[in-house]
Amino acid sequence: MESDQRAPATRRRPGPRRILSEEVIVAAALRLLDERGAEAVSIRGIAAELGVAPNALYTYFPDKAAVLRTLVDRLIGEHDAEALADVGRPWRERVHELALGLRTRLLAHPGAAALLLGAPMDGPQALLLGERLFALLAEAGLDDDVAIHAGYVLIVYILGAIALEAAELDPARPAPPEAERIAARRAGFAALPADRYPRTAAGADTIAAYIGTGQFRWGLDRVLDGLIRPGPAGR
Amino acid sequence: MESDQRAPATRRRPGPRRILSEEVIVAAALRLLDERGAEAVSIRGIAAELGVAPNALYTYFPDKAAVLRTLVDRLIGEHDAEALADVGRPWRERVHELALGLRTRLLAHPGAAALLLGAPMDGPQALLLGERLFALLAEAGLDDDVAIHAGYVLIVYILGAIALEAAELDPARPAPPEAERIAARRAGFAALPADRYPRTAAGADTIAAYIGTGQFRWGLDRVLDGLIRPGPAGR
DNA sequence: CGTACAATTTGTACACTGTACAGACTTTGC
DNA sequence: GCAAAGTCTGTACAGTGTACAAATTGTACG
Repeated sequence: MESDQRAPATRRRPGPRRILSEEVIVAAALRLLDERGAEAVSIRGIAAELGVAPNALYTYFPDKAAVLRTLVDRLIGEHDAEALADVGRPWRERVHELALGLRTRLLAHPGAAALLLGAPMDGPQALLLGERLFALLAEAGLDDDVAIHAGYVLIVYILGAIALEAAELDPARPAPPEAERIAARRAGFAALPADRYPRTAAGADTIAAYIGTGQFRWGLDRVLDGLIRPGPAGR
Repeated sequence: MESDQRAPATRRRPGPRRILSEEVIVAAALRLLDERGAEAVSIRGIAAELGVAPNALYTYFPDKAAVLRTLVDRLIGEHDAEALADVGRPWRERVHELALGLRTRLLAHPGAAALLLGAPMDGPQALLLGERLFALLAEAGLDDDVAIHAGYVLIVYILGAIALEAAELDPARPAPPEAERIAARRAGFAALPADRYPRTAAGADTIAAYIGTGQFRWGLDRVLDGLIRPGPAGR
């Protein structure tokens, strides 16, 4: 669950040279992730980036996995909290902002998505994001308990979309422009044997566009429609 | 896209000893995955399981990643195709069967989920699953194009749910019973500082139950509600 | 029937990985 | 000034994926 409590008691003494810190390490890892891809994010790589022996990192993190968890949580946390809490704007718009922001941020670092999906989302920033989402849904008129269930569905949708898109990104290289990715997908799907995959081949154009914010927003609205029943009177 | 075409032309000559095959390798990998966890699924591990030098596998697969992709695709393909196509049963029931089946199968092999999420779902079995899903949605009354968009949303939901659940499974050990996992989660969430995460702490019981088929089915129905608008007259 | 071929498996090797252990160093509190 | 505690380094080990060349073996053809 690791809520970040490290201030009280036993204040960490500066010790000797102290050239490292949790923040510096995570920053170096992120730099490496963006510049040389997910495979380059190794303990030894980070250490080299910092000009330090590999073992030095083990003073701040128990594991390589811990470094990655912290990195992902930090990425999750980079959202505009005030905009999301601004009650002047309609809740649906703010849910879109939360969902699209998370998706954009994670896809901007190819490889980060894979890390996100491999570890539970229980870092402090992830929990805060959950809080905001629950609050938004309560604002939309859902009872507290239902809001939490609905939050699950939304998180699952967002997570799944990121997974699906990130899966075909080469984590070693920055993402190519969306149009290019869509064209590549269209070619691939259209080339499928039509006797075995009739609907997939026929709908190649549509499936090719699975990638991208358009499809993501459409699905998000459908999911919201299902969660917030507007009553028989529509809208 | 790798549609499996290997029958025609240039029939692979038996060559010399020929003790390996694609199938045998994947089977060994799956055995290893189940018995010793995801980390044990290494080229060298599989080779040892088969009593063979590590390099021998490279005759059948170009990569370790290719082995894993094939393994996951095979797991995806283990569904009851006839039951899904049986037009006598209501489509919604069959969508549930497809979704729950996929979830159950993948969560039964902890660690397989992580593999699924790391690679694009474009194996032959994955494509077949898509076909079946599109057909079901068309049966539900959606136009072909809309059915494909809706299929995206469903796949994303299923994928996301698997990701969320698999993330907190220890891939090195078989999954503990659901009740036990829920209890552990409840304790974790309830222990959160209530000033920072008020809704999360207050709803600990509800969030703890994020795990499990109950929540999954509920969300699946909400998503379907949003996709298949029943018209103002309901149901 | 013998021989050349081609495919499969092995041996060896390299450049990596995460991380455990022991020691060296430096700053701080007394 | 001294002891202590914490940070960083050196060295080492058990792994990993996979490239290259050689050895083995069954098959097809002369």
